[in-house]
Amino acid sequence: MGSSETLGKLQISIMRVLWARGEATVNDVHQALLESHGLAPTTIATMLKKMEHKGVVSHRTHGRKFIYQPQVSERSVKRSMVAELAQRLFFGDKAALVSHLLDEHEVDPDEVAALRKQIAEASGRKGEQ
Amino acid sequence: MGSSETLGKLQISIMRVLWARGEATVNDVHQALLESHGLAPTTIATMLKKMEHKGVVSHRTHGRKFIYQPQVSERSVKRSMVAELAQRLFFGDKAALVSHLLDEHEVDPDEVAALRKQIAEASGRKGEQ
DNA sequence: GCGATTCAACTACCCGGGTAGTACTATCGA
DNA sequence: TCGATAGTACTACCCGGGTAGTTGAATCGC
Repeated sequence: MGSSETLGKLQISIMRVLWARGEATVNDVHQALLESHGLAPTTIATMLKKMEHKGVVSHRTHGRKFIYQPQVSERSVKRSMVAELAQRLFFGDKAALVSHLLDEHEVDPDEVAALRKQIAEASGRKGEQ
Repeated sequence: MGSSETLGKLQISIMRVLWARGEATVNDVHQALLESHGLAPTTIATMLKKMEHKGVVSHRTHGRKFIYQPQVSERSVKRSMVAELAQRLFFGDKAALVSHLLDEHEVDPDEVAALRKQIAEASGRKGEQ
């Protein structure tokens, strides 16, 4: 846990495919990332194996092909990685991280507010149905 | 560059010593981190060498000892690393990162506001003198 | 002057992300 | 049936963070 949910660049790209589809074969992932990454199929396969060993995905067999599923949620990964960075840079003080974003990255509070509202409404709608 | 200003855990600890003192020998850094890290002196030396190769510190010689200096500011490192994470997790959308912090890490906006005010006042005082 | 101490240099690991070639096998199509 | 294809398994790199032992040289203290 914790640091084990920290994912590399490629790992996140792969997870995004898995999160979007629920499950996918090596080939599915490879196809999905072909345009943007242009990697060999074996690279995806190797990475998925490493990720399974790490516990962030799992697979079942269908015929002789592997169908991978995420074992960690996007939310959880985001939380872990953001917490990790806050730890590294701000001794775990997340308010300091927000302050840094506002002051040093010119993040517009109005934009944040709009985004949050949008998210709240979306999850509200989801909760109602 | 950009990613080259991304520092590991130990590297940040070392940088903090350098940032605080302006410059320091291997031994200074080792002493400073002894309590918290308890590492061998050669570990610090090796790391500093790697960091110099990476361009984040430099050294000059004094007698036969090396005096290291930071070559990147804390501000710059924070900016790089935060931007990197925003890139990885939110496609570079920093407002989304802030939104995530507020909603998923229970960051208190009042606390952030207080912190920012404090920082603004501190830098104001510094600017005046 | 000489032994003890203090440096840096060099070398050597481990680990994990990232990348991929090759080998082997099951299965599909003609 | 048999060759092509599709899949996984295995193996092998590179790189950089992290950790440290050993070695060789300069210098300090007696």
